Formats: sequence, structure tokens, C-alpha cells
Amino acid sequence: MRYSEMFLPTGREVPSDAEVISHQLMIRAGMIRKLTSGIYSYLPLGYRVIRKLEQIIREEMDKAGAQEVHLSMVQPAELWQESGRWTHYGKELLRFRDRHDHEYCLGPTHEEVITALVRNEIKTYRQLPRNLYQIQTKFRDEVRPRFGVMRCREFGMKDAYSFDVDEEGAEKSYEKMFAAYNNIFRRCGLQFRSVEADSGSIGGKYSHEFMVMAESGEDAIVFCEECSYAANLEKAEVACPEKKLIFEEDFLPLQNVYTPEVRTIEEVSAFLKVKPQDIVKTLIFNADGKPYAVLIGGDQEVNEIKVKNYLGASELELASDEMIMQATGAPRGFAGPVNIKIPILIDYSVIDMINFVTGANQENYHTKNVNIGRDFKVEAFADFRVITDKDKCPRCGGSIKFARGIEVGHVFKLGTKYSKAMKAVYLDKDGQEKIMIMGCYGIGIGRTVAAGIEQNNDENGIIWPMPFAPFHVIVTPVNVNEKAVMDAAENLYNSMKALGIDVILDDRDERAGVKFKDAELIGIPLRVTIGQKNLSLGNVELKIRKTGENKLYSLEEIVRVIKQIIEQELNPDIIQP
RNA sequence: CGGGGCGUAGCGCAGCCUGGUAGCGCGCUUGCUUUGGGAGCAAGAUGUCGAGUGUUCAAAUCACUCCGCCCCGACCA
Repeated sequence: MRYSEMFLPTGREVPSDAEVISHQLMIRAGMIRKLTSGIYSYLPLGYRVIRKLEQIIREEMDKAGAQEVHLSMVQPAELWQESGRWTHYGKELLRFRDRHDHEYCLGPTHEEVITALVRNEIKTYRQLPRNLYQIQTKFRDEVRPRFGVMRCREFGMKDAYSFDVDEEGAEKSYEKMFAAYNNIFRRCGLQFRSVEADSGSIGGKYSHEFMVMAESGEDAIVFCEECSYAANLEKAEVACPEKKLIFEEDFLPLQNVYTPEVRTIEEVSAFLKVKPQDIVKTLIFNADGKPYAVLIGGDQEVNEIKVKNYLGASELELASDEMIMQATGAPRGFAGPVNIKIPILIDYSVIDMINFVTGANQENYHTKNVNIGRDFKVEAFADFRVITDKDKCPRCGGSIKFARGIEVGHVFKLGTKYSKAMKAVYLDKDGQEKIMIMGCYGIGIGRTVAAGIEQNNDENGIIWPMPFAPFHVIVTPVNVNEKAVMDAAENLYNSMKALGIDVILDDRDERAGVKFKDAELIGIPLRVTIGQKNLSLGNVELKIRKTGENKLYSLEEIVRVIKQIIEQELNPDIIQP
């Protein structure tokens, strides 16, 4: 490719609406342009990077035994009604009607379509297992798109779906994908971690997210320093503490105290002169319209996902003022477990507490010396809170650490959630009808590219890892008007092209500084600079973008050196599953 | 959906408070000089000032309505 012919508008100014570095650099490097909120066009340079990533993904997916398909983005409402998600998916699902007034949606994911396809075509255990994948555009009508292509509405995704005859097979399919994902992200040269995660609205029992480590990441993750445990903060388990012996003789009599306008933990703590950890928060939740009280230590946070999962609720939110009033008989800020009429869920953090303070279910009153068992009945003890840095690893008891990451991949064990609802069945050896066991596996394409930039940049721009790089090499003749220089540049360019090296020739009649700045901004890993002085001695310069290292090579050896560096960086040791 | 901010040339911004001929930097065009780290000089081109309505002799500027975009929150794979 000749730079002078390429549609590659680079920019010096940081766009005012770009917050994170990857977004700024993708715009400055001429990779993307915004069309409207959360919707982007990819320019040639950006699309080259996308295709490089897709190629790696295809190779690894194929190697793992998956087959590529291409499903429709427009999906009929009937399928979503069958799975039950037409009513449950919410506003992220963009729905519309055609001229015949039939309802459709733009696919935010493809479980319904693939299940419908497979159930019609696969009839027997002999045709299983199967793993089908596609790389395709998804549309999710995000409430608030942000960070460029990192969280946008229309985006490319690789999604794969596995179908197995039994749990054992499904487990194998999952492990294969898990290994393939490790290979993909390792080949991309990314620092990443797989973590246990919540399954969200896709459903299923169990899932892992692949997180690219980055300070700007939207997800908080927890990992153990001693064992391999790693989890999304929202999923991270908190171990049940060993129960201490509690003696009823120690229980003090209940006492209501007047606490005017004292509502929050800080206020109660200050007013009653007790530590937050001696207070128990009573939060009222609305789970699918029914109120529940959740009790938790005053210094802890409720993890709503844990509550939601425990109750099996499809919607969970903090109760409205009216619901609180109805459930507790008092306004917000004075709820407590004593004499309350709704089910009480207790977090492990409260399990050992005695004589604690709670709201009194009466405006401007709190109750002291509340005790579990004596003063109220418990529906359930469980883990309902957000893990903190004071907690230990739930698996091995080791120290835990927190980090931030960008979710670039997610693997799910779906079980029979879709195959059952949509009747994807097969006949087993005995002629018995059985439900297929499914798994699904996604990788955000654009997001992975953005994550790659988040991890690889400096004050001059992007530093592409070789596997991602839109071009491996840029040949920069310092002055295109000097014939010898330009001839040498053309020769080098042509011989590298002939060897299958992705090379771009910066044949623009620009000053050297401009070309250097652009080459660095767009992050080409290797730059060959050809100047008259060095050339007259038969030499050219090779500059490594990543290290800044700058070395002279003779015209005879330069191509071989470049070829070697590229091959080395494209094939890091891949650990096979 | 709640809170905040912004909308003026391709990009980044000033002008608005206090109404009176549309500005700056970068980029772009042409010429000359320069030529290994975002060059210098000179001459240019480019705007329904987000849209509509109103107030006024006069609106980028004031008022109202709408639209778009960004940030924080809620929500979310």
C-alpha cells in the first residue's frame, strides 16, 4: 500500500468527546469515525486491524473444531417469544415492524436463531456434538454508549454456540472454547485473565469472562495471590465465616431509642456512638414486585446480583418509598427486622453479631440489642455482599487483590435454557428424545482492538503488537524527490511485498518529521527510514516502535532481519490445551 | 430516566454576560523558500453560528420549544 493513495486521515488534535486513550487514538490515527451516538464507521486502517483479529479468531476457532456460519441480523419476534426473551430482554433489544406489520428485532445475540436452525437440522446423537460460530454485527441499544467502540450500540462480535448430547460433552465443548480463547488472546499479545462471572441475561449456570487488564476497564475483578481464583467483583464469593458460639445469656433486652432524622449508617453511628460494624443495615428490595428484607453489616455493601440470583428473580431493585412504607410501616431509613412481615435474608456478615442496632420500623426510632432468633425469624443465611479488601480468598483463604479489566470475551454454559424452551431435541441410541445441552461463547471484536490500544500506547500514539498491526512495516523515504532514495524505497517495498510482508510505503511529499509522527501515531511496529547519507554507504535504518531502538542495516540484510522479527512476533509460544 | 455540560469552518476553540459587518490556531488551496522529528513567508477558499418560534430597527448573543452530542448516576453482555 502506498500512503499517498490510502484514505488515512490522521489528526493532531485530541477529539473533545473522547475520554479514554484508545478512543482518542483510534480517531486520531484515522481508524474510526463516529456516525452517531454509539455507532462508528471503520476506515481502512481500522478495518485492517479488525480483519487481522478476525483472522486469528477464525484460525483458533477452526482449530478447536468449530465451523463458521453467518446468521441474519434481523430476527423475527416469534423466536424471541418462544425463548421468552421478547418480554424479558428489555429496551436493549431494538424492535421494529416491517410493512406487513410483522415484528422483528435487530440481533443483540443469536441463541434463538442458532437454536432454531439446529433443531430443524440435527435429529440424532450421530450429528452431535456441533459447534457453530460467526463473526457478525450485533445491535444492542445501550442506555449510555461510551468510550468509543468499547461500549457502543452496533459492534462486531464473534459468537459461537455448542450443542452436545450430555453434560459431559458440554463440559468438553466448554473447555475447548476456554482453551481456544486463551490461545486467541495470547496470540494477540494481550495481558489478560479469565475470571468467574455472573451469567446475566444470557442465562445459564456458570461462566468465565476474559478480561484484558487495563486501568480504564469498566469491570472490577478480584484475584487470589496464592491460588488461581479470579472473579468479577459482582460474582466474587465471600466465604462463610466460621460461626462463633453465641450464648443467649449475653443477649441484652431490646430497647427502642429516639433517633430524630437519623437515617444513614454514618448518622446512626455518630448519634448512638456505636461503630458501623455494630449496626445492621436493613435494605428492602423489590424482587419481581415482592418485598424482601436483606440484613447486612453496617460497614458492608449488598451485592444485588447475589440477591437476585438467590431469589431467582428476573427483576430486582431497591424498593420504592411506598413499598418500604407498606412493608415496614416507616419511611426510608428506619427499617429493621423486628416485627417485620416480609421474608428476611441475612448476609453472613451478620451471623456472629449480637446486641446490634437496627431500624425500629417506626419513624425516628432505632432498636438496640437486637438478636437473631430471639427477636426475629430468618428466611435464609447466605452470601449477599460485595467482597472487600479485608476479605480472604473464598477458595484457599489467601490474600486477595483488586484490579480493573475490559471484558473482551465471555464463555457460558447455557445448559438447556434455550434448547428446552425452543425444543431443540435429538434421538439418542435408544431412540429416546433428549434435550441438547448448549454453550455459547462471545468475543467483542472492536472492544478487543480498543483493549489492545489501551494496553499498548505511549505519548506518540499506538504501539501495535505485531499480530494486530495494520502493517508490519512502514518504509519512510526521507525525501521523495531524491531519486536514489526513492528508488531504494521502492525496491525495498517491492521485495517485502513479494515476501508477503504487510508493508506501507510513505511516498508522500512531506517533511520527515510529519512522516515520523504519523508512523508512530498509527503504531506500525517497524519503520525503515531511508535517507541519503546512510544510503550512500549502502545502509538504511530500522526503528522498533515498541522499544525506540534504532539500528543501521545494509540494504542486503534488512529484509531478512525484518522477516525474522515479524515471524518471531507473530508466533509466540502457544500453549496447547 | 435523574443530574450537569456542550452545539460557531474538516478538527480544537474564542466571541454570548453587556444585541450592531463572523473570529483565532491547526488542517486545506496556490506560489516561493526550506527539506532527518508535526517548517517559514505571502496570497487564498471554506459558516444556513444545531433547528424552529418569539422579543427587537437589528439576534451567534436575549426568551421559549425542540433536536443532537458528551459527562456523572441508574442499567447492562
